[in-house]
Amino acid sequence: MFEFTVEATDPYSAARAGTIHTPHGAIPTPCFAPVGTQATVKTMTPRDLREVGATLVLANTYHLALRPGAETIARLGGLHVFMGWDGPLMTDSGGFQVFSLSSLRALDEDGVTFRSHLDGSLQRFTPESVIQIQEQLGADIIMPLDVCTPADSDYTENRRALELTHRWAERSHVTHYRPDQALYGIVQGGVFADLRAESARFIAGLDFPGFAIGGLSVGEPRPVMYAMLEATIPHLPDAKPRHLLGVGTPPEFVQAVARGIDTFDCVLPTREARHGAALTHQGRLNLRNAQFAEDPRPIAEDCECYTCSHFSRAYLRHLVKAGEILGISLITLHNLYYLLDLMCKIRQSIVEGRFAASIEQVGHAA
RNA sequence: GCGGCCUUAGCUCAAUGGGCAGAGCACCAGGUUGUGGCCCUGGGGGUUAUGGGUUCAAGUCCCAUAGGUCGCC
Repeated sequence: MFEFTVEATDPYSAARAGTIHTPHGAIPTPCFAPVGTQATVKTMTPRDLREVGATLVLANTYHLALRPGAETIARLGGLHVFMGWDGPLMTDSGGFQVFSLSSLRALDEDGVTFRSHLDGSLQRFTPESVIQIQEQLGADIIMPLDVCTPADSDYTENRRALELTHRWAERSHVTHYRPDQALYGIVQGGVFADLRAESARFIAGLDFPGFAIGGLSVGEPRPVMYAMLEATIPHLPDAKPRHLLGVGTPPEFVQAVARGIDTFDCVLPTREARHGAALTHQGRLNLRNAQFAEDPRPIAEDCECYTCSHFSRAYLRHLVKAGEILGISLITLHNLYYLLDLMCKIRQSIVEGRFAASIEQVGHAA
């Protein structure tokens, strides 16, 4: 079943190292989950994912419900079997996509109506239907439908969204029945500390096995995001895992872990790879740049990933400029290896009681 | 050999009846945080094939040359 154990805590911050046990294996935390929206981390085979050290993968309810459909995936044995990944899986509720991808959407007390970004057809999600879809998909960790406000929303708008999110969380909680799945509660509240605290207290009161923090890293300044974590996390129980949705970058990982976050998911490393950018300790390397045209060095001299041990920046730049799939694939592999390796080091530093020093090392990198 | 049409940015092409030579793509450089490989924002680029002529002013009108293309002996 689902269980979270804490193995070490940092004496100088809220950071902790632990393990989330799921029916499909253990997730050492802190952990970064690569995003596989359409039941695939773009260009990566499950074998690749294992090789770069991924333990948890996030897929998306919205996309999979529209195509190929949850019933289809259920008939084919569930998401794990369907995509060939037998490790832990998390599905996002689709709340975010309804608000970010769909051009037309109408919100009411019972749910949300929107147009499919695929064929324009009218679709309907309710808290209950989203839980039902995710039970058909069968991920180990699932998310309730929530209301995401635009970045420029004011206090009143955020309060209304938050209260609706809370009512939907209650409905999701009573609807969910599969005992082998952990349904997390999602905290919202925009950039308002009192709303964040109120949301955290309310959601924590519903006895979810884990919690997610949403609506951050949507354009607000980083100090604001950190302040929102500080307003939220003290109200969540220490004994349960906390996931930060949609984040992010190495310094954000360190800062969020220091405030008590256990898991992350983010499209950035894989998306940046598709745009020709490689992540390194020295910052982002835009491999499209002409300066790499005849650079024989790997992306990073000290990186032990398959890409860095076999290919030059010049070759990768050529692949990117030529629009070759392999370029995307090799850079994605490196970016994931880099972030997952970084997360291992963060975990190790917590276990060994020297996490404070790693804040110095990574906290200011790109 | 004769006649028509064409030649403008790296590429494909615009530019009222002479009035500051532009676009798309490419190139160069930024951006991208619960994923459309998309997209967005800037930037550098020209002796308008070559040589003459007319005009206050020529990518535009006239002559010659070169290259391309189509048609006809």
